[in-house]
Amino acid sequence: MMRRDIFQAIADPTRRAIITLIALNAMTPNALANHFDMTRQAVSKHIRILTECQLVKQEQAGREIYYKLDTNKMKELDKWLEQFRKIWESRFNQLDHVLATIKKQKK
Amino acid sequence: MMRRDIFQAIADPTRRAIITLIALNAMTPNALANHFDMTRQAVSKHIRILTECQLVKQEQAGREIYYKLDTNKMKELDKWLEQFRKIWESRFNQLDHVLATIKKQKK
DNA sequence: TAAATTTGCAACCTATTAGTTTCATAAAAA
DNA sequence: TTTTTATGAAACTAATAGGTTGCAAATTTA
Repeated sequence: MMRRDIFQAIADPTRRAIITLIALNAMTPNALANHFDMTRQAVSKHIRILTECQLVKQEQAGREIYYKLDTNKMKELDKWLEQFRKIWESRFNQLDHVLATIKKQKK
Repeated sequence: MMRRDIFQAIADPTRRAIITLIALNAMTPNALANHFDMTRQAVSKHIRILTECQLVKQEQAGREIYYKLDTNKMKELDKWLEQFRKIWESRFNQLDHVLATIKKQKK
């Protein structure tokens, strides 16, 4: 089976919606499927992909399975963004500096 | 043409590599293609996708075109992550609180 | 001017994706 | 026990993604 990563997982809008839905409260596949205009099986396939890259954790309760977001994996995305955050923050500082210089000249 | 978004753009590992390469210094398609085991045209297609969702900006210099990352669009990803960052930070605080309580009980 | 270089675009091919329907299994309810 | 409910998995399909080759246009160099 294809090796999935978190970047591929969040590329799909349905999966992003699922992630948001189960971020705070665990939900069953059936409950999740009610939120989308597709079959429960299609939603289940998305859950499978999210599980494969460890973005969700599950808890069995009788015949029901509750899925919930595992925020640990989300941190990987944050980590990747870190390198660019440095860049845009330094640029903002540069702009800030430019604005301050202009202000100074106007005085 | 398909409407692309940043999530789809960063799903591909080659595009993530391109983003990292042009984050600090602008590069031409030819120069970029040297870094990958694929044709220049394939790299160009990736650049096109990054351009479509405004992740890169370009600057023409004669017959050469220099592409560079536009960090503004990257902030959208950061914004989306924000909601989850709150969750994992609050959990860390909870754990922090638990540890503090255990420490207290040991005394 | 002629040749070489840089680039984007179109046509094409194959693998993957995201949905569907159908089915099997396990647990709960009647 | 029988029926209903919740779930995952398999087989199939249409659309999309990501690569290729070939080409045309514009700029630079010889």
